[in-house]
Amino acid sequence: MTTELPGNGGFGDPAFLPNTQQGIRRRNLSLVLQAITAHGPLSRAAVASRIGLTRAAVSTLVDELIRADLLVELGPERPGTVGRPGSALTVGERGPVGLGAEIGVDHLAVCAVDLHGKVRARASLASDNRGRPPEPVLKELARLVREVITASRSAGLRPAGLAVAVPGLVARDSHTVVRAPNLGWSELDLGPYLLDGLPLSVDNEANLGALAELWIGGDPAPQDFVHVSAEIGIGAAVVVGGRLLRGTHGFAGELGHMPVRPEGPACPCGGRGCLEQYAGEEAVLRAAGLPYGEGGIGLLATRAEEGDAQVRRALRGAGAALGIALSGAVNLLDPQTVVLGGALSRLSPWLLPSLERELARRTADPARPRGGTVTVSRLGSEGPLLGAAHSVVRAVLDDPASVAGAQR
Amino acid sequence: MTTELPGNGGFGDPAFLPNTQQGIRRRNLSLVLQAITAHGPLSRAAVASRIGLTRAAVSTLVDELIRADLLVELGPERPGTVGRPGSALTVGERGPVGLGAEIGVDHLAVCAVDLHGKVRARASLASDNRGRPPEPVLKELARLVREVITASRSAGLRPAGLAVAVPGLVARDSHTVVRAPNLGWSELDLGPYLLDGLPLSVDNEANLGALAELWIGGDPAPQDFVHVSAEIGIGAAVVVGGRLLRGTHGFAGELGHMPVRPEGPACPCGGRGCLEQYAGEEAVLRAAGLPYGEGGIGLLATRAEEGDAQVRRALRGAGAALGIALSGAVNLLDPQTVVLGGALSRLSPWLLPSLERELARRTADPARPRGGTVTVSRLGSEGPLLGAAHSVVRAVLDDPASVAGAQR
DNA sequence: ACTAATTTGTCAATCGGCATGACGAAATAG
DNA sequence: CTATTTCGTCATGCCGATTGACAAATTAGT
Repeated sequence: MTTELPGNGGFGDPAFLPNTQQGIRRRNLSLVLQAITAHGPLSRAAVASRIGLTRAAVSTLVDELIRADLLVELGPERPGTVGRPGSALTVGERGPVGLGAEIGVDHLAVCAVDLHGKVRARASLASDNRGRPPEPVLKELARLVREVITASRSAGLRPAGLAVAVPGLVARDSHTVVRAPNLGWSELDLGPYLLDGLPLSVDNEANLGALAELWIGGDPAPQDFVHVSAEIGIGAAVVVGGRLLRGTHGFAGELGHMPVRPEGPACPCGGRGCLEQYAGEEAVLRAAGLPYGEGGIGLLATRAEEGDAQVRRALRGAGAALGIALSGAVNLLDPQTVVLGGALSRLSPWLLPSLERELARRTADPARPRGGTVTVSRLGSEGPLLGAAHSVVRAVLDDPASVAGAQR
Repeated sequence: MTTELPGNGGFGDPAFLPNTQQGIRRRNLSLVLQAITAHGPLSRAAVASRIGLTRAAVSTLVDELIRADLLVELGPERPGTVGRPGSALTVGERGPVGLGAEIGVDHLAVCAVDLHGKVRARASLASDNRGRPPEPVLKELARLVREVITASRSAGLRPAGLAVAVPGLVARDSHTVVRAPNLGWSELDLGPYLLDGLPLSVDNEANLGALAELWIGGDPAPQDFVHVSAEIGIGAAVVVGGRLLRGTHGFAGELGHMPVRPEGPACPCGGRGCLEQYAGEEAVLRAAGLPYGEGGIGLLATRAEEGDAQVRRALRGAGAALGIALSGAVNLLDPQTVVLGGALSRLSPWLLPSLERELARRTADPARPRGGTVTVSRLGSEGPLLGAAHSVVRAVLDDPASVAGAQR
């Protein structure tokens, strides 16, 4: 039995810390650490004014974080201004790392990310996991995890937890995959395979991809956006105020069944003319005249890059349907931006024009001049893996005391 | 110049309190007060275990709140269990009240609500404000406000702030109405008319109606819902995790331009076949064979109640369109419930059946068994006014120290 | 009825942790 | 070279939560 990741370990609200003396201390440790990770190297004085504490108080907090290998002193800053220069602090390169793992339909991958957000170790393996029984897959994954753990340890890093991205539905706050249609798995508890004494969390890959966008996607990273990916169905993760919206039952983000043409073809969901009927993988492949089956999206991208007119036309149509569906989401949520992530980022050259046209047309209320921008993720298909690793890093940032205590 | 309402005065995030000693104290005062308002009369011990502090600490906090007239001691609780019975605490009836005001197209209203959530004083005035110049309207409103203030004062209550609900767009964190089409107002600062030394806030009536639903709408009140009203256009306020989603530009909640039939009639917004073309006031009146103009929705309700077949058919059609549009929102957000508020609650008997049918049909994914419920607001057209008053009450609950200091 | 057990509210003492004010150190400005 | 500014640290103080004990008020058990 292992403890769950503390704080915002990728799941739900940050742990409720009571306003007791220890709680305050822990929160202040977190504030100091987060200020420094978010806003580059900072002096103690700069941190103090930023989080509203005194320099003296910050000094003791910093001391504690340095002792825990979470911060390092870089030495005096470039002067530039009057007064004694501060001593720059930054997150250590020798502290904890977050482990992220991804179970894809055609590959397995594991990586370790430090507090800087840098990938410090990685391992991956191509393997067709469609319909394969879970046991051998998870044993291979466990092997990769151990590989990355030993690599990290020999570099002086301490793995602080493992988060796994899965192409399917995951029960909240559990290690159980409820349903992963592309893998053919259901009701599977990953705990027994991956719990090596490390805190474990399991989450949907679209969610983790969106969180990656939130944490490392841009500079500055948007805090309110709709992240569209097309891993299973057409998923749209909604991030509001820097928090992922998961929904009451954990099913939020289903864009695939947005009504696009209410009298259109029937959809397995029970509705008619859902987006999935126009922009789903199967529908697009059919419109492109390509076979449905292995490597669908990759094939689409290759053909489109080669200049195949029918494929490009199919993608334009999918983009228009996406634009219609997204206009509803944009009008409802007024996000800062819409991000095309995952495999969609590779298809974006052909999707974007029609998508943006439809979206702009339908969100052009003159009284509500929105910035209506659509951006393409830099992370691409790496998003879920990086998001998983970063979710562990965030847990450390949210409660540094927990790992500091574990180390001592 | 007056200070803005502190904390979550109806706007944005609660004020950032640094984790300094005073900040902690203020947060703890708020925690105690909120625990007691939210969960009925509680003993000090019950509060302590609920918020994670010790009984001794809670005792001093309670003393302070009692001195500030925010809490009163009810005396010993009914025993029922072993051990010494606690002394029940509840919010006082003699403390601060929140003032809410509403500027409707055909009336003005003001009320005072105490920490219990009870309306303690009210005043209203029928007046057709469509296209009337703002000055006389606001002078009348100011008179009503003064009336309610004196009534409150003579009952031993201290008004702690005034919030105004307006049928239009309001600039964030300001007193300025950007655009109120039904009134014919634009770029109007309400501050000069209503600032009597009381903290003032101004907000859109649909937002305040949704917040009312969140704060006093049910037992227990839902924390994640979509609140649909039809005051101006078709507004859908989204509440996520107990917080109103306002959007990057403050324009969130536009449901009227959800695509219902992408090839349908052109909409002034630039799109085609938007919900407003099927369920907007004008469209429904036309389908019902009624004139567009004064008292539209009221007329619809009356005729429907009388059994007018064409009106009922029109409402069924509008309900179906609403259901289609809402299915998109429900699939995207996975809310606990959809609430029909404002004028829609009166029309609900004829809207609901077709609405629920379309909504259920399109959110019936067997892998995602949602509770997909639609409820009708109990508050009806009172929502915005009560929400306004409650937003002031919430500001007090969020930072009791502010009013306690003001009183001393 | 009496005792034991349990829970509450309060008090005095303690302690954790931030604030305060002063200091030396390290830079710039003149 | 001095005055000024800012930084980091230290000793001290103080606020406020914790601790432990106690009387009070109830139930449970004999």
